[in-house]
Amino acid sequence: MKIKDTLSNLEHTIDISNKVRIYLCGVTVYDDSHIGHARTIIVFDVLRRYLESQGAEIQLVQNFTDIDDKIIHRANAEDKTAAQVSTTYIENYFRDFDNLHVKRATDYPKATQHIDDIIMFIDKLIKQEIAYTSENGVYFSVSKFPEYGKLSKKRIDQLESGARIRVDEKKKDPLDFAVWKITDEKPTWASPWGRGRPGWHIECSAMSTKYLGDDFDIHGGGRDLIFPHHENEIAQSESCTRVRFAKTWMHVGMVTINGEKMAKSTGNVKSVRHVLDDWGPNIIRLFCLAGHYSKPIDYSEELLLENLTKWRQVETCHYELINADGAESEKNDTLAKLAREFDQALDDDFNTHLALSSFFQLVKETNRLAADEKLGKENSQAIKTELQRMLDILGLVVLEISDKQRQEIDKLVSDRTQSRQEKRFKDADKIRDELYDMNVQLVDHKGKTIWMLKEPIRADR
RNA sequence: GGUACUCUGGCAGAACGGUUAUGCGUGAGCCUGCAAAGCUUAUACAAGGGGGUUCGACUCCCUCGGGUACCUCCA
Repeated sequence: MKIKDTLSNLEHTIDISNKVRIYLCGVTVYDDSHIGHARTIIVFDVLRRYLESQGAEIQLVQNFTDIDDKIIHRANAEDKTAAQVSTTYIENYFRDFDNLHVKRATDYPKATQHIDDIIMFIDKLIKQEIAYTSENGVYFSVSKFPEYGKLSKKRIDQLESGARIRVDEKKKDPLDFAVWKITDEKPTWASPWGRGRPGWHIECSAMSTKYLGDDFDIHGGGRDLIFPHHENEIAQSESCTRVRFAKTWMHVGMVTINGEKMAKSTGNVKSVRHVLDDWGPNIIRLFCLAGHYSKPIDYSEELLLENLTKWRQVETCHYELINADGAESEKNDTLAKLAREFDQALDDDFNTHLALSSFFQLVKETNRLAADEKLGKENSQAIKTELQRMLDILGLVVLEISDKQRQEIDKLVSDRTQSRQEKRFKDADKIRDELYDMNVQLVDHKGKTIWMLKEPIRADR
């Protein structure tokens, strides 16, 4: 598989013969996650599922930033401790992302549980004179890392002209950034330089190295992290270890609303919980995978609605396959071709849009065979296997049905069929309405009626 | 101001130096007791503007313009 690396702008081949080590910058837990977070995390979830389907072993590490100014502010505002705030939003994170069918990462390290590692890391930087102490903290000296700016393609002199210099900070250079902040504001931890807390970027340097080694395969996150976060991580890690930090950098485009970045400051945030209530996990996942991961994607009801239509087709396909008993169509190689195209699309810089187009072609083709009464048992078994493989990679899940529900529905459906045969159409339609209210869609074929249990989507009218 | 990305049909959105992308939508039809769902078929012949390279460019180069992001916390 090839991924376009942000740093070199070249396509890198991901070696899956050894364990693939991935570090994903997760969220700062001071509030509920929004759909922008969801996109990044879903992209990496599908990436991971795809690589696993190709036989790769994956180690996916995703951090929680559980100490920072915003968390402290929220804690103060709500008269809680920072730990209470972060714990709450970590719980909410798992609630939301489990509901989105995101597979759990291998590890979810937290900054506050790696203070020792962070201190050791800073200590190394100081010993090498790459970081220096001042009265209010420890700073990384950007001038000691000549390659600073290589990820974000910025030049130090250009940055300096635009840099904001805070009066209260005792930096040698305005570009220097804090790796340790000395402060009395709780919570604080003891360090050789005084009580305080770590800077933001240092946790990812310390934790990624600890969990994945000095040099790992993929480092990812949202595009907005390229500068300064990932730039600073590179500076810290490469200064410290003297080896290349991550082999491949992969950045996910922003979710926008009316073309503007979704952000707390502009108030155009759609929380995962809220969107999940209206649309459910499958439609959100389809929406997040609709464009190339590196490009922005605009959130709109219209686009979600389009994906609802598509999802209904997938559900139809699923039930047509279950009920397949038509004449066997002659063998053709469409199935193998679409499966191959699906994989090729993902192989080529993770082109989920193209992969989805193969996926939907398979769905359409199957529904067409069903409509022509040409979907036989043997054929449908092969399609079912392939369709399920794709669904698993995409993390899409058709609504499960219990035996009790099934019996209940079967009963009503056969009552309706009886009524129709006796031309008691009013009775038949009454049952149909009843089923409709149970989210059961009837599909009247020529000789038989099949039904499907649709995922209830609140936004569906 | 600097840097990066981006500009494709009503909408979403790819690939590719020469082939219908695909999907949604829309029109018509099939099926049906009527619907729904599904299917069939038609429809977009598109490439921000202007130059250039080429036998041929949406695809490469130049230029002008629009948009977004980052340059401060940010997925």
